[in-house]
Amino acid sequence: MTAETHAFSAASARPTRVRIAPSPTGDPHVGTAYIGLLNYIFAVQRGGQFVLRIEDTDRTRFVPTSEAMIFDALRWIGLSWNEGPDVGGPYGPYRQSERTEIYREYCQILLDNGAAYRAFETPEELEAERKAQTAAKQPPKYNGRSRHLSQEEVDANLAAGKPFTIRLKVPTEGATTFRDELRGDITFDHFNVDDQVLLKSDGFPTYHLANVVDDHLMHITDVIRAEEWISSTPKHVLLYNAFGWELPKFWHMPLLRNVDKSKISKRKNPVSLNYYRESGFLPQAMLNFLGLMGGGMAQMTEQEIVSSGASTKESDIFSLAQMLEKYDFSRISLGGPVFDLVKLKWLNGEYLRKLSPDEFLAALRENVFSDSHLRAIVPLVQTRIDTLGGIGDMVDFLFRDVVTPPESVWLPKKRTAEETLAFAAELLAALEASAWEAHAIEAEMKKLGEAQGWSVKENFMLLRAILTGSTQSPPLMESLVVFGKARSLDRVRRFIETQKRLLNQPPGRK
RNA sequence: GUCCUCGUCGUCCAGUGGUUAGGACAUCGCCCUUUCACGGCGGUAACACGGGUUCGAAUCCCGUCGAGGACGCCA
Repeated sequence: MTAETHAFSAASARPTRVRIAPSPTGDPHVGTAYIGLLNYIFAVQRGGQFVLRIEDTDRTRFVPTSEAMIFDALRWIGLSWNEGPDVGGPYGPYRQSERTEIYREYCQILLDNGAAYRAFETPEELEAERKAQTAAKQPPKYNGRSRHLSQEEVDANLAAGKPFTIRLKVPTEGATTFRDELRGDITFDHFNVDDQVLLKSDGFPTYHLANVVDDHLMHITDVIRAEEWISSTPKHVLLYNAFGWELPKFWHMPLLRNVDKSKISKRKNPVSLNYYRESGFLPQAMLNFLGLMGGGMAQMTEQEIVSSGASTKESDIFSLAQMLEKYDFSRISLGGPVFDLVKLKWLNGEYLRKLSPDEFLAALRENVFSDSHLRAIVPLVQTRIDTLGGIGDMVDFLFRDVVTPPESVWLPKKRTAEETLAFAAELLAALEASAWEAHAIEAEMKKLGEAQGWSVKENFMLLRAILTGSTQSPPLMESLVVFGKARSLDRVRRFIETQKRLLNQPPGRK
């Protein structure tokens, strides 16, 4: 199967063009880096082009600072792109929010040729229906009522100014089959494919429409994305067909997993690249680790190891350059790999040990002991220590991988563990939504405390305990800012998850 | 509930009809060492299960079970 795959690729007349399409909804995600790396390798290996496109069509989840962080993080791990919002290119703009006119035009084509229709249900109606279906153990599905509206009814709704969406008219009969380059043919019966919303009532497209239109207009030949997209691929294929466009090849990569095998998520695993950067992981270690996920790198044979003089474990250690040379997409294994922090740390340690002392020093000065970081720490400690050496005691929490406050430290006297954890969860959400600046954080925290009936003292002390592991520390807000948002949030998440686990254990096992 | 995908040590990968099922991380033991780490040596540990096909199945086919994903006016 895989040999054929390559024959097909070679026969393709179009020059290879691939893309990643991150959504600026928060911190740069390890999954984005993973898929980005794969696309990058794919493009370079075939002398093709790698496009970065920003999919910012959901204005409710849009985070203004996110885009720059994504660029920065991807460059940090060593990726670059031929076209994108920041570098330009012949098929721009590369931000979907700047292409809304294009989507509207193409939507009109679909309306005109009968491949789509206007739907007038409100989100509330749809939600209620979904709830009822789920409760009745039925698969949630759009009932297609608007699909059967007469032209007069549609006109009347329009004249009445009713908001509407545009939905894809999926055939009621038959099935769509597409080829996944890693899995072979996959078939979906149309009965199981919903009439997807293509254009939202706010005039913005959904992923499905924007993605297909852009991939076509940007001449994307190979869509390399995560496995979670498999079940929406028939919708995409139907769209390509409705437009009469040539299909790209689809490569669905296995999903990165938490330790419990679920799709990798921030609740169970640090997923922000910022977290890894701030914690002092080296980009080459992160890249190497991602390259290990999915098995596209051929392991060195015993003979190769011997002849290269490498030690056996070095079959797991390789650079981007080596990946470009040896990575083989036909070797990818389809089981979802667990993102194992333990192995990542080992790898990072290997890279640290390989540095010369001067390089190591330089790495320290770029990260944990950078001037900017130390400068930020100065006001936290200067008035609180009487020898310079005291700095270690004062801000040790900034340099620890984990802090584990005992219950006597974090649990307020008048609170139960349950309600404290519930509050911590609220706190996490508030922090997550907050700008990372002392006054903003303080305001958010106070607002939450008032709403939940937590005194400022209880409130702040809890977070202090979680962040520093102690009831005594430099000022909380400033400490949070210096420690960084990604790491602070992760510390809170880890605290909540750990304590929840302990709580659910049978008594006596604590 | 419906559909789709996946299934080799605890974890990441080798293995494509005939192997004592291999390597790495983790773990355990020993060595090195004032300690710790690094390093070296060795050990424990897997083909989900049941049927076929075959002289012979981890490898091919079917079923079962298990895991995951999707089912949003999110991406």
